[in-house]
Amino acid sequence: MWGTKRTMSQPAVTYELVASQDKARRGILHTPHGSVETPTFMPVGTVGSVKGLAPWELKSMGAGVVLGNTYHLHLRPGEELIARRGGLHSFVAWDGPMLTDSGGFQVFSLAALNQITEEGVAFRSHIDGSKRFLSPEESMRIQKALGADIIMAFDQCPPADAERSMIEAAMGRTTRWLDRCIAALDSPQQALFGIVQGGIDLELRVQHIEEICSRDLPGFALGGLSVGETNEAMYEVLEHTAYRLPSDKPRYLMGVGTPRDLVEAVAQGIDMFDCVLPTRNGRMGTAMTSEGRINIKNARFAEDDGPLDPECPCPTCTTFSRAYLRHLYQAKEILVMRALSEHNLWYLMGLMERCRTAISEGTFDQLLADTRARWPLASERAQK
RNA sequence: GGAGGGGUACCCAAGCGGUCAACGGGAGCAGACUGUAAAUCUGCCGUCUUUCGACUACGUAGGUUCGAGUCCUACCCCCUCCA
Repeated sequence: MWGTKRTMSQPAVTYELVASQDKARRGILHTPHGSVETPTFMPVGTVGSVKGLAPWELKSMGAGVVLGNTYHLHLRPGEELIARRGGLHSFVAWDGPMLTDSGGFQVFSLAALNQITEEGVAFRSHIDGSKRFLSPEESMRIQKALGADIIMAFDQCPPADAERSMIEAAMGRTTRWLDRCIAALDSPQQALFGIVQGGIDLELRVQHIEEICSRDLPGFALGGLSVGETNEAMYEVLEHTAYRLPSDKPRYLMGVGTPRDLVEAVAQGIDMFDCVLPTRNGRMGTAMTSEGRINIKNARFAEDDGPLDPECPCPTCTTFSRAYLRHLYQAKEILVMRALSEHNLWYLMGLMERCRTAISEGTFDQLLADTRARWPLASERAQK
């Protein structure tokens, strides 16, 4: 009873700092469904499934938090149906921590299908064309029904090429919507994270951080990045903003990313990431490996008997040859999509683990240098 | 033996006098993918050339025509039906 009471009075999700090196930091994210070591990469399971992978496979690679998406799950199968089955954890058979995105990203990615007003966003369902409406209150209601440990504020995510005036408008709206999310929230076992916008303008970013982080929330995210800007621009934003996020709360960089992006962001003090890249690229035939990016479709792998990544301990790499994986891709066999997706996630899980270890051991700058060498940016490749 | 249909690039296939190096598919080759409308999308795909362009091509050999994958003749193959 005492324990229960104490837990009830604490935020659902807390951050515990374990070690740091310069701005990079190692910690533990405590949630009602278990604790996760950070920095951490969170696989994306938009419609209630990390595409191609079963929960036990995610478990075996050490996945911590898994994502779901408010917009997609609202359209299908509907949050009420999920709630009747005990919530998202129970429905998708993931007993670890979960996070649901608010639908804010769909304001960006489905821009052609929606209309934004102060009240919220009118969507045209991409599934059947029906009219839908998402607002901060509606997003909170849906996310409460889904029951994830971490829920995201409903924000407006403008594209990278948006005009300054539009960025500013999105910032103001995102702040007002955040306050409405806070007001609508009535599930103490869920942790609401605020989202910072501001494009790649450093002043606007800093301004919006001050706005968003003045709210008492258990975690904060940088949104509106990796939406079309250059990597260099994103790094600059991270360098000038990540450290300004509250140090006693988890910092989440949404929608990132590539191995290089992840390590660069860890260097700036980011703790959490999510990205569709490992699974999408896996389905499309590209793999992240210790030798850099590999396109398994390439003819040069037709008779390559070696593993996808010689340094990787994952099931794909310890079981299949490149020649076989390429054959599976050519033959359009679904196994290769699973195998590459699983490998890519293992790669990022391993990368995050190396970050944590390096931070503890004070060797993170070496890892950063190594990552920069292995994963050059397009501009760096062009120079070379 | 008779009647009919057909042979087009790696494969399937359109084409019915010029605008055809030849529509479409497939295969092949390469690229893209960052809070997932994605097992998707883009480019190349006769040879040589970065481009312009040149050359070789529509079963084979002739012919008609200013011009033929497209028309005519012969021949060689394939398929269907009748004997």
